[in-house]
Amino acid sequence: MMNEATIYELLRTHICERVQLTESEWAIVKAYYHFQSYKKHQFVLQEGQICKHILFVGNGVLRSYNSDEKGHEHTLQFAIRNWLITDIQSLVNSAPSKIFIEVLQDAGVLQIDVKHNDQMLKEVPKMETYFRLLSQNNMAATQQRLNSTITLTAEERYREFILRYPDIVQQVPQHMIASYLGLTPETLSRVRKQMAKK
Amino acid sequence: MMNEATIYELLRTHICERVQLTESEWAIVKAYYHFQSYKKHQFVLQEGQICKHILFVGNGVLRSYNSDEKGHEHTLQFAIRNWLITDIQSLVNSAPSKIFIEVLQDAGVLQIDVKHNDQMLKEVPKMETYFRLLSQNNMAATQQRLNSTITLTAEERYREFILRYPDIVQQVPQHMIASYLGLTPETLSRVRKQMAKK
DNA sequence: CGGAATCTTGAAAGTGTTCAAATCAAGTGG
DNA sequence: CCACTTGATTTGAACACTTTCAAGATTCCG
Repeated sequence: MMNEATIYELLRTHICERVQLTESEWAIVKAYYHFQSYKKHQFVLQEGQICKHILFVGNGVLRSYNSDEKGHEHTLQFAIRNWLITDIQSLVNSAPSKIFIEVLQDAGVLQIDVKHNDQMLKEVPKMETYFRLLSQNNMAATQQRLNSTITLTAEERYREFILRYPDIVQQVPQHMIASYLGLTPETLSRVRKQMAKK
Repeated sequence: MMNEATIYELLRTHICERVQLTESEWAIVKAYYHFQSYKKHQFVLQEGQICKHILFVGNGVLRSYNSDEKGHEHTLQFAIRNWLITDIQSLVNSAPSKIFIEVLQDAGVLQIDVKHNDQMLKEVPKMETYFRLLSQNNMAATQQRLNSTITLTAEERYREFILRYPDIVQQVPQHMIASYLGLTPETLSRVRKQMAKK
């Protein structure tokens, strides 16, 4: 388990890699985020609820997913150290969420409330740039993922996933990775068997 | 063909639906965008070039796509009236683009240069919010599309596309829609035949 | 009109899914 | 510490969907 001060330092680094904050700006920003710990199996957000927070993960593992009419889960994102997670659609539109955010491993996070976030953006406009950059990167990554999904075979996608997110592979169950890649657990199992033979 | 003044009005509306601009702010913003017309078959951006502009489409049709090692094209986006198009990855990182942006039908656009954009964001911070909102919406849409690609059959995806983008269906060749949906042209042709029978 | 691109159609092959069952792993309570 | 329960992974066989390759029909434009 990580201590609070260390997580604040992680956040600070994360922000300052993207925009330059003065000491006093950081002091303001810091005050808006508050520490929260979550236990495995807890839900940070459930379908139907209105998402109110943006989470910055210090330690632990979270994931977001939706559940289709057949009851199949589709993993949207995993979040480990230094990742943000939220339901941006629900957050910006104050609309009922269509997704779940679940804690896979006990986690320590810094979170900020939407209202506080709006307030913070006014006080520290650089944070607007920070969030815009994050959105844009996220967008680029999502497009990349879409492209892989369309272009590559199951095995190629899994290899790409391992290369890109080696830390996540260790920490989450295989069937969730399958659901991230758009495969059935059975298929991923066979793909791995296939790969092991080489 | 649309006249310039009308396109500026479209842009103004597009911005003001998202953030409130005063007259003087709009005057500043307006001055940064300049009108450009493109002919069918022109390339606004080619693979390897560094993307310098953000385009707001007044009329005509554009699309972005990438080309894989087998020479297959994958359509990332279509853009018609009131849409923005650019290569955000290349733009923000000043990196060589991996995509093409092609004009499918003679177009009139308003475009802004990256440097001017940075300048504009400083002068009119509300535009930072505007772009952040656009990024977030775009992200949500891309995630939705990813989800459909993973979850739905070819026919379901095509139906969804028709519902969501009825205007585009009319204006672009079928094989490009196939490449947007991640299908071969043959498959889309068969899907349509199948649907016609009902 | 003629050539090029686009769309359609067919048959065979490939890739991933489904359903069912077996195996394996981890955590719980006695 | 073992037996039991529950969840996760693996395996097999049949099936469904999409692609590939090849060829023919249609449409678009110069």
